[in-house]
Amino acid sequence: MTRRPNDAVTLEDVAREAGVSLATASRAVNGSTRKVRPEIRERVERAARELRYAPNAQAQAMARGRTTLVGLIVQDIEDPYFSSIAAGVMRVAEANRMIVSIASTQRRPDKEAEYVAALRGMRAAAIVIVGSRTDERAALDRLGAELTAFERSGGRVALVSQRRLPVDTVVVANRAGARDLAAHLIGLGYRSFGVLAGPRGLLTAADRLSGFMEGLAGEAVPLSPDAVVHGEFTRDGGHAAMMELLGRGRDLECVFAVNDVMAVGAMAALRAAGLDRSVGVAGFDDIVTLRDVTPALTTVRLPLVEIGEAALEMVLSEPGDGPRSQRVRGEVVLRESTPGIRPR
Amino acid sequence: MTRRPNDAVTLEDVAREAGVSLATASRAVNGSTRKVRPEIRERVERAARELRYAPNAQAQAMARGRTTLVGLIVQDIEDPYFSSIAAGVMRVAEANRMIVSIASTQRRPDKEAEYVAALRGMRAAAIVIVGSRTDERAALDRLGAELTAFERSGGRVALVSQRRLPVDTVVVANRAGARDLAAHLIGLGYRSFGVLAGPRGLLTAADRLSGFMEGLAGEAVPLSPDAVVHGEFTRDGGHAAMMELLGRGRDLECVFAVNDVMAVGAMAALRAAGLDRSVGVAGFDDIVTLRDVTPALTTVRLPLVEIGEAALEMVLSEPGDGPRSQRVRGEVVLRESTPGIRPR
DNA sequence: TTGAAAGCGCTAACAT
DNA sequence: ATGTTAGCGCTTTCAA
Repeated sequence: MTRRPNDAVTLEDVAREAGVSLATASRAVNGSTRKVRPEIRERVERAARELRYAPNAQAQAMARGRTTLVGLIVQDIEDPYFSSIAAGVMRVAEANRMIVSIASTQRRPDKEAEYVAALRGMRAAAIVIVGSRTDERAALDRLGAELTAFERSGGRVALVSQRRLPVDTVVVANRAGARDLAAHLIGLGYRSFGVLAGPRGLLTAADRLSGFMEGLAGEAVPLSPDAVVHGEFTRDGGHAAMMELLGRGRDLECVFAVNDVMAVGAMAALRAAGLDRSVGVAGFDDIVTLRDVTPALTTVRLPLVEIGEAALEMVLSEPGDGPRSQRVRGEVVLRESTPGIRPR
Repeated sequence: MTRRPNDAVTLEDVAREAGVSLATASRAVNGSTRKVRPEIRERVERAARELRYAPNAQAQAMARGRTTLVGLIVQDIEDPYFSSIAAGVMRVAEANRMIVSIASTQRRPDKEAEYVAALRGMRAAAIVIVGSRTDERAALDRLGAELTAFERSGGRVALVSQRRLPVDTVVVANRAGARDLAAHLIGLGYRSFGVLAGPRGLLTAADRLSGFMEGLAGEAVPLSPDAVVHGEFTRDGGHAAMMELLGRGRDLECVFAVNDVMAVGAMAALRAAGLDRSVGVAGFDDIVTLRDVTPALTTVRLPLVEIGEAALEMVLSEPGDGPRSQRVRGEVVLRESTPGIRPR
């Protein structure tokens, strides 16, 4: 945690070693294109190499007034949804020779603003926030204020979510995806559904729920409020919600879990109850690691890595006049977990 | 990517607003404990709040000669093995109010040294490297040299792997875990094994393979070289290796894949071949997201989050006289994927 | 207790 | 083409 500020090779050491001025050394090592005689340049480069010189990024940042740092804020890096998006962000960052700094909010909305403040202090060039989906007014306001301050100081911001704040956004078509899914499931013959709806107040979950309900309504398939159970956005949350739903003694043909991770928990619960073959299960996201569960999970595929890439690309591109948004649609993937019901 | 260096509230703005000197403002806002009159302190704090002042971390780092940044180098953040360890690192970082910057090497060993150099430039306080498991001499040497330079400039380093370099290390007992696993499988009655061995040159994989072989040898169970197939450390790698193994026409009772992700690919291949019920499958890691595959996977559980925590804790603690190491053992978990064979 | 001023390592005018 | 030097925003002696 502490470090001795002594040693650490500086540009001055390099300049001295190469027998040139500080400015020349700077130009040769970090500066713009040729303005320095090749032989000198080489001498400096050799000195730098020999001394294992690494430019002090803080000093460069101060002098240049700009950073090479990208901040990424996710809810939980251990959740494959976020780690895939993070992979996309990191890929683009690397291509642009930028460093990415990740913060995990552990699903606590108030943490987001805190991290933005920290990144603002670090003079990050850009911030990407994934999953700012709360409906807590206070947290959202504070986040908005921090983001404004960040942008005012020259930083750029992109959100991955629905549009909630006036900044660049990659909008995930959760509602449309869930709507399509509902239509497909009805096409398979299912008529009586249950929904494992994720936590209240999480907008991603809410959008998927309401999209699914719209889809059902569009085909005049009823959904009793009693058939909707809220739960954590995790495997265990899905398991618990499924148990609760089963406990309500409803006649179920198919269950929609608002994400794959919950769906897997639900499948485990159904299996334990001996119902895994009689009740269909569908999820959302198409998490890569979960593509091999059996029966294979019907879901809505989201191009998560591409979403991450798109977010950082948007934020690194020339700013638009106002906040822009880019819409990403999901694609329904039918698999064995919803074999369908023969028309009776 | 570019940013206007203008605006952005500075400490000077705060000082002016509060009508005090720069030094006083510094002491009041960021400095050590009380040395400033309460009423003044409050005035400064209020000014800071109103202006939404966020201290420039680069400037602080320069002035203080030390950073609050932790670098984390992993092979692939999308792989749950790494994202779980990352979660552990981030948890400890947050507890110590440190920022973590993640780099993904995409499994290219030469990238590691490059990232260390970058982190050295950023004057990171500490670096944690997970999965530096190559046996490429050149890459390892270059990494060692970079790490030495980093430590010389006051940084601290921890590795998660076996001891390869003279730095603090969290040693994962891959060999012992695989050995235990072999013994357990033999206890279940299996006698003819296949191994999906991961890429050549990846030491984690090599250790698990040799540990497993030791375990078999200990019980005098033979393993033909022909029954060992190398493949990528991924789901598809496991799938391909399993296909290859099946193609060799051996009589298999049980397959050990050197990690869970490969094991899942192998199970898919077996299922497609109609052999999923006749051939046992075991993995390694006990990846959380994979705990619900069916049949449930026999594996060696590794406390991944704790490993990440341990690594950062070690590196943030007072340095020892020399490189320290902390050993983490895995625990065999038998599940349905290896039902065993009745003694004949 | 508070203020003035000297750096921290580097870049970018401005001179030469 | 190269060198000199004034900052970048902050911390921290050293004086007052």
